[in-house]
Amino acid sequence: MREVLDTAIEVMAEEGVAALSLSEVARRMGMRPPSLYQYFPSKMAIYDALFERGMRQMGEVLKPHLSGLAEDPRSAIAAGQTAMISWVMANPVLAQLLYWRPVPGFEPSPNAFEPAVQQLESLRNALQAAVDAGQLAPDAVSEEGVALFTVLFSGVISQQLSNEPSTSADKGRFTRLTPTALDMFFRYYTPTGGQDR
Amino acid sequence: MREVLDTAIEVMAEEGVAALSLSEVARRMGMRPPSLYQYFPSKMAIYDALFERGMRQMGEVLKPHLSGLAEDPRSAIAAGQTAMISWVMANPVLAQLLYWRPVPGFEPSPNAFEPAVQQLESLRNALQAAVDAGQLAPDAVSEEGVALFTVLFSGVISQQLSNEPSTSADKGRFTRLTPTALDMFFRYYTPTGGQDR
DNA sequence: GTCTATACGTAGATAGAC
DNA sequence: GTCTATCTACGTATAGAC
Repeated sequence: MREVLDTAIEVMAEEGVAALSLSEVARRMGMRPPSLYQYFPSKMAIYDALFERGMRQMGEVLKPHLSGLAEDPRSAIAAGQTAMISWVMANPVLAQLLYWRPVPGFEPSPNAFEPAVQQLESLRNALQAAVDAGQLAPDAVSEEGVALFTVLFSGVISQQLSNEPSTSADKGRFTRLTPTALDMFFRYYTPTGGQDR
Repeated sequence: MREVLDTAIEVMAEEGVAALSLSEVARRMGMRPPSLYQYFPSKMAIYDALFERGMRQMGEVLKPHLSGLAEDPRSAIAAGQTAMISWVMANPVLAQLLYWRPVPGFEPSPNAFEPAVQQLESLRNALQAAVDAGQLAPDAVSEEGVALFTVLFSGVISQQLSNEPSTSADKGRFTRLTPTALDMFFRYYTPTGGQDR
């Protein structure tokens, strides 16, 4: 199953995300197309497995930075976002699957989508930690604040993927704006000067 | 040609942007597929024409708001962005073509892309007007400032299109953030308190 | 677990008649 | 300008043998 998914990513990288073909995957694996049905019941199931893999990998990338939340939330958030953006540019195919809707008829199953829900929860926690540390105003964890945060990073990713898909995160015209975007967010939700205690 | 493009949009709306089929278009027009080749030399040419149409429509949407730049640039920019976002949600299919890369192998021709260049120029002019009016710091028209602005709005659009594709602009969870996003941008580039004269 | 054979459907594009 | 006929190619998926 691993090899099928790896090969599928390879094919998508060359032909386009929506142009994945099971026959081509089988060809590259030295098999016949019907054999793939031993591992996945349909093409959509492969997309779904790829979606889930992408989400899980993003989760893994984020995880090591969560521990830093206790000490300096803002730095931890920055580090986490930077790491995620790096992953995106190293895995543009999976990123397209996660951030866009490139495949007609494909919608991730609830199962594949679950890690995404957890990540949103992590984000909320992270922002809350920053609020508690006095680095952000309480509004930052409102529905609006969280949505605004996701807008910023989905914007960076979308612009980079559509305008310069084949760059590394540190060189991309848009991915390099990650720290600036973060700065903008933190300034917008600057805590009011009022005393905490 | 108009009818071909209209029908193509219809098909894409139902089957997905990447699943456009000339046969289906011909079928709906009561024609045979070869007849379409009288109007467009290939499928990619149709995508290209659609891309150009989308870009031009966006330009038209923006145009009436450019005149307001002389008086109150910030309001004009806000009105223009709001109008564009409305257009996007009313034309999600074309928007996907403009903002994402959903079609394997399709890249807009320089000709189709030209209106996009003009729009970036308009944006630059608009931001410059706001700087001149003392509503924005000069940095806002730097490469970084302009890119950051596009990131904000491509983020709103991407999040909305992938999470709630079938909503109107005034109801979308993300499109409703348009004014807030603008506010964030303007605050980030607040002119320094120094005297102008 | 992999295969052959096959059903079944689709597509984009061209040649050449009318 | 539209058609028929055709080329050429590809795809997903299933049945059933080994």
